[in-house]
Amino acid sequence: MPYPSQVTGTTIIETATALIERDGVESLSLARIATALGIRAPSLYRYFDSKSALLQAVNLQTTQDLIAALIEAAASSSQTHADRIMALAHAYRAFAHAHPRAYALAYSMTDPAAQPDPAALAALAQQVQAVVAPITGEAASLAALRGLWALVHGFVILELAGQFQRGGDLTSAYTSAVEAYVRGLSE
Amino acid sequence: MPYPSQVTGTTIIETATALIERDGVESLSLARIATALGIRAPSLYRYFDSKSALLQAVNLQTTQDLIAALIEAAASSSQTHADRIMALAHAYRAFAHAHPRAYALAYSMTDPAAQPDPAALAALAQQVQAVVAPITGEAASLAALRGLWALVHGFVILELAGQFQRGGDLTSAYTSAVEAYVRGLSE
DNA sequence: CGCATAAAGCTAATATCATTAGCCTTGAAC
DNA sequence: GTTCAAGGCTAATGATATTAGCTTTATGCG
Repeated sequence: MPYPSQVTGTTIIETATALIERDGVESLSLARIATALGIRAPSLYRYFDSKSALLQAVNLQTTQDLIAALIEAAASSSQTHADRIMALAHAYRAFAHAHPRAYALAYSMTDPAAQPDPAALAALAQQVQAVVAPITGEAASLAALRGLWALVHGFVILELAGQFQRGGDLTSAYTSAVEAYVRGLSE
Repeated sequence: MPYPSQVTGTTIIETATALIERDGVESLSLARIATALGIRAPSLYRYFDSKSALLQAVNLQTTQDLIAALIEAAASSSQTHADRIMALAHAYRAFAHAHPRAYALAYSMTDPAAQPDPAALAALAQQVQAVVAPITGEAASLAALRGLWALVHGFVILELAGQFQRGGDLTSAYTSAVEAYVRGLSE
């Protein structure tokens, strides 16, 4: 290794994620990331082909962290199937609350070039499908998974975007919504 | 009116929306909007204070169009409450499919300064709440509305973002999800 | 020990943006 | 006909992503 690097792909991703979480994506520039790392903007191109590629890597990392959180939640498995789904749903929401801007960035459509890797997404999906399948049977489980994901993601995104303006207990609204959906599924 | 204007706030919004729908927000610049209108970029500042303000106007228009579509769907009201909810849900999704990028832009968290007007959003919410209330009763209707909105929005956004990669009939998955949720609500 | 090398940083330059300042044109009102 | 303000314009600024090409330096080989 000639010339010891002051930086790695990983540290760049971490720094970028931290800046996104602190200041929002809008104000994220390569110059800012570089400054935070003690280098200059063009040096970042040694590690990523473009800003899009960097953001894609950030989103991939976010997805992997989310998967890890869900796997952990699934491990401390509760009794009934419904309980297990609820535990997953709350773990999902907790993750989004812990990393709101990173989460929103990864799952907003804006820049297709920055979307997280499809393979990682598939892994995420399978985590959940395994928990839904016992309720619906294998055949309907893909559709059931999609509905659950839609409900959970939609709630979390609308919540993070501040679209639930009219007060009320959002945690209990979330819980009831997931309960209602699961109840409706198992009928 | 000294000097007849070649352009109005409305034509700017329409042009911007069309460009967004055609090329995506990423490539939308004031210069491009201006060129499409036969004027130069700085002239746009006669009509909007900033690009953010213009995007906010675009998003407001999108929200109003969505509300109009939902009102129309509610007018051709079906028999049962569940049918009416389903009609609304399909109208919502059809709107998002007809204007995918505009819809995604209006309801992604990215730039808070560009979010549609809260008052318009409240009007949107009330449209739907009126249809949900008969099923849940007034007390639970706000939470029920939020769950339904989350489910519908989440499904549509994930779909538009291309996150449902594994094939299958998305329309029927959507229908089953809404059915399941409504079934679960009314219990 | 000295030297070549390639990696990892750098500076400088370009094109594109949003935005601002200030000028010019023109139609309407008196 | 003169005024005037709206609606357009050009020119300039500062930020941005990106590219080209230079400089530095640890390492490995002689």
